[in-house]
Amino acid sequence: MAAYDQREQEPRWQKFWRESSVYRFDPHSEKEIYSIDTPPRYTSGALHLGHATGYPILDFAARFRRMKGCNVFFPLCFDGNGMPVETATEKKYGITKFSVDRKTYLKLCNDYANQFIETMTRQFEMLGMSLDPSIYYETHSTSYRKYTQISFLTMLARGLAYRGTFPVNWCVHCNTSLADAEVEREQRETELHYVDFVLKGGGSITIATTRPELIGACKAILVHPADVRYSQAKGKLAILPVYGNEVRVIEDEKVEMKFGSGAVMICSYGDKEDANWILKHHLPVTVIIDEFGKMNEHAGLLAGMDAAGARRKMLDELKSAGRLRKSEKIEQNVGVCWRCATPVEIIEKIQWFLKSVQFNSDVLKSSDRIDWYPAFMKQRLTDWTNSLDWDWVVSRQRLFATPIPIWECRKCGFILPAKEDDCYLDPVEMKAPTPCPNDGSELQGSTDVFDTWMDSSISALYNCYWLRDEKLFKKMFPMSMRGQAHEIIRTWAYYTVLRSNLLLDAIPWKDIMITGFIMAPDRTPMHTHLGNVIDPVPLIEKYGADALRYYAATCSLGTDQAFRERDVVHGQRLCNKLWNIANFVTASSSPQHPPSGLNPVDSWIVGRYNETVRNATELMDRYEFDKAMRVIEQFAWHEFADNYIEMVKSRARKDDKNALWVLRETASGITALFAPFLPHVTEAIYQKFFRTDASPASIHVSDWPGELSMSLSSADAGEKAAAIVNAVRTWRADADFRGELEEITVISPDRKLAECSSEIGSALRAQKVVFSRSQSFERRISSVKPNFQYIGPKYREKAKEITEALRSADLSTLQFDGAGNMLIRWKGGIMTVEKDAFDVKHSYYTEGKEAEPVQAGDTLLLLKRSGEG
RNA sequence: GGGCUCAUGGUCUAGCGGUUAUGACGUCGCUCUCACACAGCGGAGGUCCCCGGUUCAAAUCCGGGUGAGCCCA
Repeated sequence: MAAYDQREQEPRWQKFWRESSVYRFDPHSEKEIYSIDTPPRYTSGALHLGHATGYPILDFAARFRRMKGCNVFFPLCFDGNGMPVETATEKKYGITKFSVDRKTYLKLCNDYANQFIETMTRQFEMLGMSLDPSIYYETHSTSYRKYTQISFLTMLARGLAYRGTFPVNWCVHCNTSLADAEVEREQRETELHYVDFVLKGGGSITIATTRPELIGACKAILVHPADVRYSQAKGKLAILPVYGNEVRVIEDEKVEMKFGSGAVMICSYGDKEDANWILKHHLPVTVIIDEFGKMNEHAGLLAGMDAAGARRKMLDELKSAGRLRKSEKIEQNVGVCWRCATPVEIIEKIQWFLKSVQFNSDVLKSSDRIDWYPAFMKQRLTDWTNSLDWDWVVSRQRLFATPIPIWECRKCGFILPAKEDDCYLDPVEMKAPTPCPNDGSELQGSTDVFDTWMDSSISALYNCYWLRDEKLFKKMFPMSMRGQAHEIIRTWAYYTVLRSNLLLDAIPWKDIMITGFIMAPDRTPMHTHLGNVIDPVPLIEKYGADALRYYAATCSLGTDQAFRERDVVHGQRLCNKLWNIANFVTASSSPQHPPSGLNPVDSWIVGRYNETVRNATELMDRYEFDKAMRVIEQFAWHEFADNYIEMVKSRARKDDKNALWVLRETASGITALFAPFLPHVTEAIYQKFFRTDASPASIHVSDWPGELSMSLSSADAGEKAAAIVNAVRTWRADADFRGELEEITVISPDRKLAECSSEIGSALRAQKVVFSRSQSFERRISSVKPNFQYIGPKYREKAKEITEALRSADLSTLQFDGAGNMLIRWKGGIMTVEKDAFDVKHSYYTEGKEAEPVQAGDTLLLLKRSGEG
């Protein structure tokens, strides 16, 4: 029998599944729906190891529920909106948003986003994903964007969206506003400069700043109320160096006295903290940096320079004026653009916002109503929500995303929202239906687009046919489960919960399952620039998709994992093992109907199988796939194959109907238990070995295994028999005995053990297995061990004393009373120790010649070697 | 600075109040035994990160360290 060849088998079954549409969602079915809010894959083309493990974990849930009889909704979907596609397109064609016209730019981006979709669909197929192309969507299509626009118009009508001029995060490279969630933190080394400001009326104050080029926008100097160094300066006016304007020295408890000089200048705007302080102290605003990152006319002699140049120039000025006291190197956390890593500026610009801060507590309540897997990941959403103090800025000054469906009057600021019926629409291309009602001038379409999270945060609504099919929507919403990695809890999870709240006052899904990150084998994060990125495609080619999926199944939820190739190797071996098990158990034809009674060994394995089914099902229900895989594999390989099969081989060869039936039923059940994890090999096994004309077309639409209901008699005797086999195997190795055993005498009061003689003999190659309830032998006590489980609760503080007494007792003079309790000499008296408080071990000797006693649990075995002495 | 997670044989890991502390990989020995050498059987290998505390009993609970990773300020 050839080994399982995944290279030949996997593509074959992928083709079969594609052509037979086995994973199709049926909107008309009355079956219970299990719906998954699939992460739409970003259309960048490259499959990385994170995808290759994260998506299969979602697939485990999908396949499990499908086998449990659910009508599974698991859409194939892609996300093409936004800056990564723009950046890649700009790079490919050497363009910017200013260098080509809007139409051309959008066309190039759209083509770029779409060119990988076929490849990526194939990549999903290679992973054995059971995604359904019949419920396909892509976020950058007009049919999806339509609902992004409508959702915005709905919120606008309800007063949940507003336009205004507020400080926002701004990337001067990408030329757009950014939400807090799009600002990443980076450790950078920078210089902290100490600058003297002269105080009006005498004296001076030294402030510490990393951004001296912003002195022209300085609005106040803050010191801590308890800082005695500045008690004289408080309330006085300070004169800005170079510029000569006057600002007040004021107090604020949030100032860190230990940082720098303890005096901080507040500029409009140095960073987000400055913006918050300016709002708090009602300070005026002077914008000094424009949207391209250049200093403007308010910067005086720095006008026209970029921030870095302006800083050098300002430092020169301060130095020659004798105001620069010192400069020191410090480590600083800088907010940078998530896409291009340019430090973020805070500027004021008219933007669209979604009310979100005032709904923080609603988001938290929703989060409580969602079941988190693992539970501790909920904390991430809680922390993020509590940290939000700005509303979500949803407008972007970009191009390739959903256009904001409004027109505005350039003269008076009048805003005309589009009609829902007209969506999808591009207001730049479509003329406003009416002129401005105030002044009659022509309304201009908004050139801004939405933050792309505005699209993806309605995925749950879109999936449930929101506004497309009311009946289905009622039936499907909220979805059953959202699956995603933990780094986008603050974005995708947060925004989805927020928008379901704002639009429907409901939770988007019942469960959320959070996967971890795959790190490089040395536990460092994988990064292209570190050169430690692992490509999953060669792994799939070498070991097979099932093997890689096995690896995915070893990753516990929410926890970051260092990649272990040896687990993939192990996965491949498991596939081969399963293939061989099926091959063996189906070698002889087995009866169709269950036997009426099973012997102890059969009962034992069926009992263990039932237990495994029960445990695995519970674990799968809780998304604990790693644990489920563990119990299934442990049973299949080490109990069923290593023990049971070895024990019933001789019965199987003699066409024992019961053994053949149990072998087949258990093996086919095991195959089904593995099916969600290893879809290819289990399908191959099913089709070749188990499928009959009456069974379903694919194992993946067959039933999840249930327990085999039949009377299991004396399963404990079967378990004892297995223990006997293991004990003799160990003895064989210890005694270095390779020959045949002439006779095994099993001494046990358990009469049922006698029914296991064939199995014991078969597995141990013994000529004869004899059962006896008693035998003449000499028994000596070899050890006495305290039973802590009994002694502890029974004797409490005396436990130590009892233990001591048992340990120090002389084995050759032990005395027992009639009930089996031990009498020990202790501290001059006699102490009675109850028989449950200790375990006695014996050595056994047969009369005449030396016996080979082997203890298997509480069963004693006496072995006779054949031939040699 | 805060939150979360983690620290167990050479490596990775299970267990999370009483176990001879689990398994995998590696290693060593035996076996090409009629499903599988991508296998089977067995062995060796562990101060369960450190210091306190609770308890009759702690790898497991509590407190305090140390170190690592992730998220955030």
